[in-house]
Formats: sequence, structure tokens, C-alpha cells
Amino acid sequence: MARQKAYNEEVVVEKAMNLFWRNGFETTSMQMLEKEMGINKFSIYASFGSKNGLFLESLKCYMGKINILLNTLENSDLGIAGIKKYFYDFIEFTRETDFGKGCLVTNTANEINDAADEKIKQVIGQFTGQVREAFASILKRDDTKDQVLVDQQADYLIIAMVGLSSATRFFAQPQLDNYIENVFKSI
Amino acid sequence: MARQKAYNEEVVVEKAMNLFWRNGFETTSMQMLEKEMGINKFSIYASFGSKNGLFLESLKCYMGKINILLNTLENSDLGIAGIKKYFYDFIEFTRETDFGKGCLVTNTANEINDAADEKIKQVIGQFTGQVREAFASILKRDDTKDQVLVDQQADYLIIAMVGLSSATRFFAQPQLDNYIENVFKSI
DNA sequence: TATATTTCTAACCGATTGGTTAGTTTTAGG
DNA sequence: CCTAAAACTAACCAATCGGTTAGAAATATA
Repeated sequence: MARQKAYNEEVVVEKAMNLFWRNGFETTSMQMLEKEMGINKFSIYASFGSKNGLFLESLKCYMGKINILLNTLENSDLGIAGIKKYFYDFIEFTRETDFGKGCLVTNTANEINDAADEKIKQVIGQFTGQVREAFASILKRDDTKDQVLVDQQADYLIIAMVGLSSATRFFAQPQLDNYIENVFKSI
Repeated sequence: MARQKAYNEEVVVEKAMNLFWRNGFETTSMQMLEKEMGINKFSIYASFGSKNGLFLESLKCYMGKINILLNTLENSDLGIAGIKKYFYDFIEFTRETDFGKGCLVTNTANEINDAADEKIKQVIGQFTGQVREAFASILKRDDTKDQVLVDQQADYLIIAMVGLSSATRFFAQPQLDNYIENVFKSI
């Protein structure tokens, strides 16, 4: 009954996600988003309400991509070797984006302060918990490990993963390989 | 021959450093700095030239504090146990500042993009190299390790340290303890 | 083809950004 | 005590921030 949208929301969100990923939330201005998404500021606000709303959708888009890696992990029967493979897969995933900027969620957690938007903080917590649970569910398959050990190792691995996320931004592949091999030597 | 400064530059830099540490470079505005440092914008520009100049001095101030920990490490004869102690000392150091914000240099490295000020990028590189060398010099004291192993372990430890820096911001003490114990289990 | 509804363009909003400057206050040396 | 030099206050600057809005353009339905 009226004029139709000249853009697809999923498509433009992915473009926004890439820009946020490359530059961080604060550094990414509406001007830059207009250019990258190829649509006018009006359309961004019509579709996503605010810069925050667009960023939340971008985070969800990112998490969708990570979930593919997590599903691969959970469907594998490699045990701890599968988790190690996830670490390597994650590096490859971040390299695919042609700029090496680690994990968007970790970067966001590093950027925001306590006064940040509650929904964003919530998404960060959910995502971290989700990855930790994926690790724990794999570890739990080995019934020689009791729950205490599973929790300890999952806690260790999620922190090692946060470290890897930063490391992919500043260190070369041989150092990252060396890091991962050492991380998995201790479990 | 003229009016004298009503403030001490070292004192106000430390205040600026704390504000930058708490909020990051971009989020910290000149308004906030004026308030925290207790001096007028004019005086800040007279003493430090620019927001960037003030930030560089703040980074140097931070590194001076870390150097105290590194000196303690290099003067100890605890070997790897001394490096482990440095990890714990670092956590305590970040907790002392009443807001838990990890390592200012790591945070800065996470925040800036490729187009950032060259001097800042240089300082980050120098600092990372300095900490890595401190680790390497301790590892080298054990003459059962060859140079290749020393380099590998130093590379591993510097990445683990970057990870710890982020982790202090989001994880509680038991998880951090668990992380450190696992890190040092493998070397 | 007429109309109702939505999308779009582009100018605009107040607030805030980092940074500057004119003019006043202070103070040490002559 | 006078004066020159530095420190200070506070008003100001253009540019940019996220966000809004009036009016033109497009289009599915009647």
C-alpha cells in the first residue's frame, strides 16, 4: 500500500557489524554508518531506533556467526581436542574479516564502562556464559572428571579465550599457535 | 620574574592517569579532566600541549608504577615462581585503584585503531617488549632452557599477561587464581 | 488513475567535542 | 614600588556528535 524499502535489514546490519567491529562503538559515528550501510540516517533510525539499537542488532549478528563455530564444537566428538580446534577456528574466523580485530563481544566488554546500556551488558554476559557452557558440556563428556574439575577447566578456558581474543589483534600466528599449545598443555 | 604555578605537574598527571584508566582515552573529555585535575583547560594545554600529550604523560606515569613491580621481579631469585608472583602482584596493583580496570596500556591497545597517534602506538610496543624481556631474562637464568624455549615461554607468558589484564576486569579472584595456576602448570 | 501510506532526502536541532584567546591576576627582579 | 613575564579565568571557536523533521518521491490498493 506504500513505497517499499530499498534495502534489506539483515544485509545492512551485517555491514554495520563490520564497521563496529573494525572501529568500536564510540568511534563509529552515524555518518560512517550511513556511508557503510549505504542508507540514510533517517532509514537507520526508522529500522533500529537508535545507534544503541543498531549496535545490539550488530552484536546479535556477530553472535550468530560464532554460534556456527560453537555448533561445530558441540557436534564433534573430539573432546578437549575439539575445544582446541575451536580456538584455532576462532582465529581463522577473525582473520577472515580482513582486519584482525579479535572478538567483537570481548572488544565491547573492554570498551564500555559501568554506566553503559544495560541490554548491551546483558548480551555480553549471556554470550560469555554461552561459550563457557559449551566448553563445560564438552569437558563433562569425560566422566573421569568431577564437576569441580569441569568448572575449573571451563573457567580457565573462557579466560584463555578472552586472552586469545586480544592476542589475535597484536600477535602473529606463530605466537598464537604457541599460546594455544601451552594453554592446552595444562589440561 | 612572574606568577608561579598553583599546581604540580606530576600530581595532576597522576590524577589524569586515573581518569584515563577508569574511562579510556575517548570517553575522557577535557571537561572531566579539568574537574579531576583541579586546573583550568588553559593550564592543561600550557603544560601538556594537547589531550594526546597529556595522555602520553599519563601512560608514562602508569608505566613508572609497573616498573616498580618489574624491578621487584628482576631483583628476586625465585625464577618462574617470581613471574607467577608478578601475575598476582599485578592483580593486586589493579585492585588498589578501587576500580578494577586491568592494565591501562592493554586497554589503550584495545581501544585505539590503526590510525591512532604514532607515539602512543610506539609506547604500547615499547611497554609490551619491556615486560616480555623481563620475563625472558628470568627464564634465561635457568640454563637448562635453550634460547628457543626461553622465547617460546616468554611469548606465551606475555600473551597470558594480556589475557589476565582483561580478565581482572570481568572475573572474580577465584577464577583469576585458577587461571594463573593453570597458566603456570604448563611451563 | 486517484489516494493513502510509507520511504527517502536533506536541512536542521541542541549539546558537546578538542582547542584558542583576550584580558585579568599574580609575583619576582630591578 | 614599578614593571615585565608568566599563570590564570572565562568566554569563545568551528566541527562533530546523536537524533529529528518537513516535505518530496514512490507505490500498493481501490
